[in-house]
Amino acid sequence: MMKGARATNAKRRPRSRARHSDAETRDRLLEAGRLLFSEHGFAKVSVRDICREATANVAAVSYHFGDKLGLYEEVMRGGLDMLAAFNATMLNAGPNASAAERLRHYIAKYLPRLVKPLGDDEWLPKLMRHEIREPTAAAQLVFEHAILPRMRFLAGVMAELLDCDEDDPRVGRCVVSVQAQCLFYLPDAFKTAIVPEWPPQSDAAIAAAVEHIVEFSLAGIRAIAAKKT
Amino acid sequence: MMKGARATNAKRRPRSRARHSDAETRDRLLEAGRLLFSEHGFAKVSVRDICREATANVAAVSYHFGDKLGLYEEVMRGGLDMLAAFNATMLNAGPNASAAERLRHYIAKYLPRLVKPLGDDEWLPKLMRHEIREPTAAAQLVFEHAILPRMRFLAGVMAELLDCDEDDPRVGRCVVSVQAQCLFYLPDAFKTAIVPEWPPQSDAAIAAAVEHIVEFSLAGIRAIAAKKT
DNA sequence: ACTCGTTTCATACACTTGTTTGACATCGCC
DNA sequence: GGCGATGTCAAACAAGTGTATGAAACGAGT
Repeated sequence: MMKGARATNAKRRPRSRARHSDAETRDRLLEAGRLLFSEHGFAKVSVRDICREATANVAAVSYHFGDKLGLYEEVMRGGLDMLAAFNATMLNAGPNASAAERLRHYIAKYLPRLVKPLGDDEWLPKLMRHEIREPTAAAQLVFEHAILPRMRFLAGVMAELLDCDEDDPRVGRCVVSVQAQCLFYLPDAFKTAIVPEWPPQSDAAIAAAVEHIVEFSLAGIRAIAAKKT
Repeated sequence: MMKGARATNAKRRPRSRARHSDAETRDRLLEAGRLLFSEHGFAKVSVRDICREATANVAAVSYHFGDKLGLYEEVMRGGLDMLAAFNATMLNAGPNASAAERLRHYIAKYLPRLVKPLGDDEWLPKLMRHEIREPTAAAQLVFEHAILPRMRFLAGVMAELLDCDEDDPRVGRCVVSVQAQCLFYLPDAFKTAIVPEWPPQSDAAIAAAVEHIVEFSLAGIRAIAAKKT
């Protein structure tokens, strides 16, 4: 009767540490959740799958996290700071970079990240992609930590290139134009089912795509800037 | 014992027509399938949902179509020719239209179609959007009848604007750049969960988006054409 | 040693899923 | 009228889902 209260109870681990030689059940569940949720998404993973992977009892999820969604949110929360590191390298082109250079740097870092298959340890990006395709309650976290910083970064670049304020409507549309071109290269069940060689995998093809998007977009932005409206 | 054979049996309706005053069960199932599949997608609709909507027995789907997927494919097949009509108006800008005019016409027709909510009778486009998000075996049909003609059309436009052959690698990349910008305006569970006002709904905003994509893309294409590679 | 709070366990609950079964109804046709 | 093919029906099946239960095991504190 005190089990379900575990999730809502504030103080829960005051003592009794390291009784097992291996990791505690709670940690094993989190690790199994990271692995399976990132691989198949929230809906397609059952509580029993997770408990089997974690060699834990089916009731363990309910006991330690309240319910399946509680475990999922805990998994997602546990890795949001990893995003800051990557965003930092992608959004920082160096101290004296011009707006055009910052845009090129962004695309050159972002596109390979989208195209190249993710490693087994990169569970957080995998999880985010599932979240984008079928959002759960955790979608807000993904947006705030991953999407919003990039949008702000691009908005700054665009405002400089357009020589206008950041809330000029043209800024948002240019951000969309660049972001949309990049995201089209994200592997996608439909596209790869139809065109198996999508997205291009070779480094040469990826580099060509980067170069294309940069040239295409810079020219587009200049044209929009010239329109003045 | 002859029931399941219904799906694989070639000749199935040689006689016994119009015994009911209302539509036959088979047709009611197809209509319910159109309605529910287009609204919620294949996976999220149960056989019982369909049979309740069609006021038919749960066994009716198995009897008439073999299984749930058989009904789904029959539903999809029954409307693929509707696509030809819309593609015709979207891909035909008039006899003497220049390449730039054809591109503008395409975007101006396509984007509102993506943004504006679909009517209750437009079940086929709804169904296609579900198919794109989580493809089933019918994805190939969607691609051939809906996507491929548009890609070919855009490739022709690009080849003319770039003044090159259609299998020039720049053609494909420009097609992607234009198509990606348009598709970003497709309503999306994640985007609307995060930015409720996405995509823009007012006619003015849509017109501005169309204008933006046209200007942005034409300038981009010109820049790519100038690069010669 | 004996509690007592914490954790694990096998098991059960209540529900949904797609599909099948065998009895029953209905019709055209000889 | 009776035959046989064609549909329809309530009910059941087998497998899955998330979650709850109550009894055990366990380790630390007194």
